[in-house]
Amino acid sequence: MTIARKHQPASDAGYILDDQVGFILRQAQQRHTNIFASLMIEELTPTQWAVLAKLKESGPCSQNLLGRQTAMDAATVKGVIDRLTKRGITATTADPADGRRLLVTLTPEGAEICERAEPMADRITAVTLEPLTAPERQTLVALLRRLA
Amino acid sequence: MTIARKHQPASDAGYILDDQVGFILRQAQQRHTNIFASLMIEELTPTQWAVLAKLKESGPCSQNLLGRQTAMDAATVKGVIDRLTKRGITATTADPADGRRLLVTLTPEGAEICERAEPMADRITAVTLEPLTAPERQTLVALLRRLA
DNA sequence: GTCCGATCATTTGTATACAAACAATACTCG
DNA sequence: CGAGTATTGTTTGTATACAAATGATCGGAC
Repeated sequence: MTIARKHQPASDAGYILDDQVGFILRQAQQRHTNIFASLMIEELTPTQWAVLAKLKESGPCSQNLLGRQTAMDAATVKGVIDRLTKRGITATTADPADGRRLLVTLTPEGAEICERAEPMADRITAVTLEPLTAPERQTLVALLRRLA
Repeated sequence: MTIARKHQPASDAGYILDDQVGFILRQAQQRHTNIFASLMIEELTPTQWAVLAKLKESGPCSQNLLGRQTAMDAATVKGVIDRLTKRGITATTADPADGRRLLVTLTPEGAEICERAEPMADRITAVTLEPLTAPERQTLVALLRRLA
């Protein structure tokens, strides 16, 4: 597969950045982030929405576990929760059963925002996949999931 | 397609974070970034390598154009070039033909690093796509490209 | 030849991301 | 019980990412 190649500009083009999965992956995500920012309410970012969606889906949660469920580093999730809490969307309380844990919950305002955000989240997914046909969408998601 | 509330199974499960393209996309990229960091030489990051690969591919370039060719914001590319230049991998000179432009070039050390990095970059792409069969890889890249 | 819009680079501010080091707490096993 | 280990949360530092504002320069229209 790997062809050792020196300076031969003619036929074998060597490493072409635009053909590499990583590069294409980054651009696909950039497009998704743009779509997200243009459609989501309350200036919620993709990661912030991931936290809210997971809290709504699974209920209150320790900060670290929440990070694991939303594919975030412990340091990253702390920043996200800090910002959401400062805005009154989430709240944190010490876990009485475990002195290390910080229980993260949705505030009533957070729950209300969640309700309004969910239709937008559906639409963001739809717009992101819009360039593809229905079967192509299923294929892409299935293949992507095997890379995740 | 405007409303994605069509063919749901009997139980309306609502919004499931783990089924959304954006979330899966982010995780796929995280995995790729991990693979990249573990295999690449000289502590080069994916974006830094993108700049080097493009400079090698197309030759010296203005900073903004380089950003466009590597899918980076002007502010982002400035940071990347600043760090590469501080390490002696790239160099910048004022464009004599256009007082606004900053010409970015590979230094000899940068070119040498580039040579050594390219096989690793190939390997990173291979390892990233390893979970898929050859036809699946082509399909994924083709579909992803239509989302980029 | 000048003015005006476009381009280029920079700066500031916010938000992920993650490594690494740390303190506090929980747990397990001897 | 007690020691060692694991987990949780925090902090620091580095590196993308991008919006928005700014100043410098270029190009074209007139």
